[in-house]
Amino acid sequence: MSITDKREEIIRASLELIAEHGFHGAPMSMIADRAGVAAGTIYRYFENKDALINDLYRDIQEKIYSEIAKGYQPEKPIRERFQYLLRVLLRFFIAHPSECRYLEQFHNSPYGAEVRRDIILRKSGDCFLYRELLEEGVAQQVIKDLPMAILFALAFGPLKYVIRDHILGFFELDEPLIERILEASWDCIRR
Amino acid sequence: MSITDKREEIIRASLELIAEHGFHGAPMSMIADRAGVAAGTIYRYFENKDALINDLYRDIQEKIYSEIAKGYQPEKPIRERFQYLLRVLLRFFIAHPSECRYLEQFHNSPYGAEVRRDIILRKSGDCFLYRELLEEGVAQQVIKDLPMAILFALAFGPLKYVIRDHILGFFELDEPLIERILEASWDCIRR
Amino acid sequence: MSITDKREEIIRASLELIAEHGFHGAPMSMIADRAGVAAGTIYRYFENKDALINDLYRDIQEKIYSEIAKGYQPEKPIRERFQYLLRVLLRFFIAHPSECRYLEQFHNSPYGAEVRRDIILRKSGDCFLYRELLEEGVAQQVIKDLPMAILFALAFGPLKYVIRDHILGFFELDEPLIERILEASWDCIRR
Amino acid sequence: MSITDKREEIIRASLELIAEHGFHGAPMSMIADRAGVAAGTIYRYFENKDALINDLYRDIQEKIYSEIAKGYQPEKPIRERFQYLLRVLLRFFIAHPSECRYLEQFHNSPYGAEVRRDIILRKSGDCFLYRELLEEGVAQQVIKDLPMAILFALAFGPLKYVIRDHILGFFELDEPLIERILEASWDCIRR
DNA sequence: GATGAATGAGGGTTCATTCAT
DNA sequence: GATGAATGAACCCTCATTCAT
Repeated sequence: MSITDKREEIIRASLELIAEHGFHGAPMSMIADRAGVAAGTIYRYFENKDALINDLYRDIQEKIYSEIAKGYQPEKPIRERFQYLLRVLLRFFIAHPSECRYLEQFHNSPYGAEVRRDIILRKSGDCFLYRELLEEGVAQQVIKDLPMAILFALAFGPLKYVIRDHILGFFELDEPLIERILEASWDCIRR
Repeated sequence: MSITDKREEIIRASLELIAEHGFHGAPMSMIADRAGVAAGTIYRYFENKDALINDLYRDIQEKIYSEIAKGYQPEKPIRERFQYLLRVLLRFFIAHPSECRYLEQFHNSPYGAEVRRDIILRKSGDCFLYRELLEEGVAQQVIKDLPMAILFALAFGPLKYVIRDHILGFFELDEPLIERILEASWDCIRR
Repeated sequence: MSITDKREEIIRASLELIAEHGFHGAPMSMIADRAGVAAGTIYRYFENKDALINDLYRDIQEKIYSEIAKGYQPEKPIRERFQYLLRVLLRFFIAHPSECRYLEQFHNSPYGAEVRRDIILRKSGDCFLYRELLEEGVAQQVIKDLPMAILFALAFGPLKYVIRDHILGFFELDEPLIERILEASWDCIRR
Repeated sequence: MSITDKREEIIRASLELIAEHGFHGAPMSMIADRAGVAAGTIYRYFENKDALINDLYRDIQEKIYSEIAKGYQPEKPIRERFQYLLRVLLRFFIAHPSECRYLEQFHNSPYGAEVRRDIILRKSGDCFLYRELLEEGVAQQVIKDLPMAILFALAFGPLKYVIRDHILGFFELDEPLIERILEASWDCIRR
């Protein structure tokens, strides 16, 4: 197993276990077992559990951004761009349920609160694309004129909820259903 | 202190501490301290920590239902009833941030997943009112014809997101803003 | 076993084990075993290992002071008082070898360095009696006129060395020998 | 880097780090870093950490002996020879504080106890010069007629104490002060 | 010979739970 | 019924040592 593989295995194991059992339900020893390494090995790649948790978060964020970047077309109308973004997110989380559950755990924890605050206060570049799009929509008077934080909630609240229930196995998401959800999300923020 | 008071104090202490620090950030000893009882005493009222957590959840649910019941008017139009429900929820969580944060912690944990499954599968009476309302709306063709679980997500997703950010202090919710959020939520599910 | 007894047992076990094996050769688990308590119990009486170590130091210091206080006669000549002090110390350490070895471990560690600095800089009341006596002797011109810290070294250096070797079993200290050592120590500082 | 250099670097790094942080505050990895070698490399030169610690002790002892040998004049009177020895020791430790602190750490540990026993029991040639001198002084009736181990304590106790406090920065040692300390040490053992 | 990633036993500490008082 | 001291399994993390490269 190469060095990169080992880090990758630890990341993967952490992702799965934390997604499934939460931060405190996934001891380092369990992560080590699942990754096929010794407990001490994790500490060669991550300073401590906190660092592992934060690094994993960054990893996922980057994957999502790169996914979005593949087909984002800034010249398209607001609505199309909005639906493109949500479509990518939905598909990503459907394809990567562990990543989704992990983000949920993360956001719902002291770690996440800080990150969210930075995003809201624009200290972090995360979510820049989303904000830019919404601001443009407000300026063009196609999106409701509400505080940005509220618009985020209206835009992404339904999606988050839908994905969680899908991952919990409450229903299946096929393409027509996805499109209708995107439509509804747009209804939520459009003028 | 009467027996009931003691149980009440334990509930209150758990609520506050778990809301603030999460399940694993609120040891039984800390709860006991805050409640003004001995650690062992908790176990006379609750079988163990899990039972305490679940009981607390039921308590909050009941408080919310009783709040809703106060002014719910089944004869009003779907839209008005929907906005009434959301308004009560919003106000309740604004007035009771600890309860709100607790529910979030709860739903975002192994405890919550089970509860949610029961609701969706109609094994639990919880959320019956919401479902009834949405089903009636679908039948009357004023609400989008989507699977019930999806409608739940569309209807409550924005609200959940909004409340969390409000409690985290990202913005203030005044009455006009609340009304606009209710309006947007309705836009999300209406035909 | 009473509460006091338990604390006492932990103190005793720590004393013996640290005296024998040093700070890092005496794990908390070993201390717990020797004290006849569970590992967690130690933390009811001491915040952590550091606190235990420091508390134990204070305990010993107090025992020594109370021993000295029993027969100290401020009106006696410098020389007699000096020899009284050293005699008490010698006898105490002969009777309590673990305490002696513990103090040695303590002084020879980050813990001790700080304590010693405070004593030298007069921030701590520890050793006040010793200093007072030496200062008086210098004023009366019966003790060499040297910086206080040097006088401490000349006065107590032989004693420390002697005790350590006695405890290591290199020789026996009987009363005549003790008196000759006191005499030599006095020779070291007297004019 | 030659083989000898590598060993030298490891020795130097160990010396500094152990002097500063103690045995358990100087992990092998830290020593390796400081020495500019890989952790595993240390084990080519030293069987294990214990061996390294003991070898380092021997190294320092040899340095001191060679320093003494430079100017020792066996034909001089006892007193002059004694003061010469102490003067060399004092100057050596003032010039080499790490070596001094290391020896202190060493003597104050399971390692040191064994070494000291061997010296006292004459199993080790270490300190032979000191002993010879003291024995000669006793025979000539210029030094107190006490057991050898006691004389060692009287002779070197003040010096050890003085040096430690000097290294801890409690005072400065200039030449006149050194001479007065040597004088006092002599007072301590002389008839 | 040299490397340094990997190991895993063992360290200090926490905390849900029990039970004698 | 209430207490809270005691328990001990389990947690996160360190580090002396090994061994494939």
